[in-house]
Amino acid sequence: MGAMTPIHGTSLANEVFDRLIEAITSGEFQPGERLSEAKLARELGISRGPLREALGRLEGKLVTRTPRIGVSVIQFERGDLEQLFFVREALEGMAARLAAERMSETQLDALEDMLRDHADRPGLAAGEVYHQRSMDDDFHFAIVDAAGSERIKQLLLDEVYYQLRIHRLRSSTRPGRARAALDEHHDILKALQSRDPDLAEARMRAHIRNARFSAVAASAATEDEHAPRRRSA
Amino acid sequence: MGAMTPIHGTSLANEVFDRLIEAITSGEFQPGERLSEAKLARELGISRGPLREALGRLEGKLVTRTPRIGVSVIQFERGDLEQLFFVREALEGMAARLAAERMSETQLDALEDMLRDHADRPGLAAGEVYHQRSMDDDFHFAIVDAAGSERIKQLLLDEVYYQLRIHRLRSSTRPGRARAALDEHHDILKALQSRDPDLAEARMRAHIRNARFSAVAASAATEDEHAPRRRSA
DNA sequence: TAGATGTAAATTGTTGACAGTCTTTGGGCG
DNA sequence: CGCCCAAAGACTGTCAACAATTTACATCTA
Repeated sequence: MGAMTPIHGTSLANEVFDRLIEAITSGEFQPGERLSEAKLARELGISRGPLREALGRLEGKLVTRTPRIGVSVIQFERGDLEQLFFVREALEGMAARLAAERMSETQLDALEDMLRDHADRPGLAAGEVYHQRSMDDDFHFAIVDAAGSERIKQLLLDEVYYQLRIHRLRSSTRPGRARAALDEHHDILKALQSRDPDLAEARMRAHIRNARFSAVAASAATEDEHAPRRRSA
Repeated sequence: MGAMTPIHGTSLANEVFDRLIEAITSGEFQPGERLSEAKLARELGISRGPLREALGRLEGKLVTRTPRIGVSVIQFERGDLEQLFFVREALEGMAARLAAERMSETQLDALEDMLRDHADRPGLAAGEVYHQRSMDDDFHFAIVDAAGSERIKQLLLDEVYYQLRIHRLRSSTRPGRARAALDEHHDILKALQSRDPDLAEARMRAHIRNARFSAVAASAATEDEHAPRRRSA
């Protein structure tokens, strides 16, 4: 898996695979919702064979499969979000380390331009977190990509980012976080520019730890909001 | 272990899935060997449907799928082994960190007993690396398990250990490595016993780095030894 | 009325068959 | 003698149908 063009192996299964990812991560299907194979196949206009294959490939990542019951959109338990960030911290930390060693000057310049662009963007103070999200994603993905490890990149995409996107749909980011994140991004960039693997990894991990604290807090807040068993207020 | 009994949902696809993993990681199928769906299905006595689903779930992990060609056992390129160890270092390092914080005293004692048992085992000097392998695996798995993160455990199993097992089939460990590994295991145990997350992670990562050096060297050696052409007659 | 029970609809797991594409083998030609 | 081309064979991708199991509902009983 090198530099060859990943031609669209437009098999019907691949197409519906991508489409299901988009549908689930965009919130079209609610977490925990059961997906009927027959109905889905009918809606997509295909047979159950390719759909079944696509669902099998999504198993454990975005859907859960119970033997004689069926598939349902993945549902997060308490603590799952934290675990997700542990994996992210480990992998992206390693990616930052590798990037500090192997990143090209061109890539470093592009990253610097990106951050300058992000700083000029309005709405860092409070709202507009939607854009901030994609900005944050761009920054992180650029580093992961520059690390040059196809394996780490694919692992993060398949096992972390998709699920993270679902989480973000249900809990909004804290207002002050965007500004802090941008500062931390600058610190990471400086470490990369100085070609210091230890520092780059340490700062990336600290950054993701902070993101974890923020995300867990936000999740707990929305969790109380969504499941108000006790009549407070 | 977990609370509820995880009743084995013996679907045919699951069964053949496990069986394929065993067959590939045990060397029954050579890396790069093309697997004919029809022939495999006939040999296994099942239809192509479940087999296809199992193969799809193995895609990217143990087999590669080319759109109109078929599936073949995964084949490692130059540098793949190194990348595998990068992922392992990141994830097991995090696991050691979590284990240092969350491991129970009972688990620590069990780990100590295991190491004492390993030291008493003969054949650490040169041969008997087969047993050493499983010993090494036991130690690492015990820590990963004690970390309490199901996600990290599953990721290591699915994405790292299986492929690592294939690699070990083709290149033998260096003779002196077993002894050094045992010493490093002891260092890791001490860090865990002192409940020092930073130290535990650092030592685990150093240990895996050393294993990477050894493995890459051994792989390069056997690569020269084997035919440079990847032709399977 | 509440609970248990048996039947029917719906859904998943599995199978065999069909169409399109790639590989291979054999023959013809330069 | 080597190269190119064509037809046959084999294989993957896809589909519709069958069997076994689960779920829901209606009925019966205490």
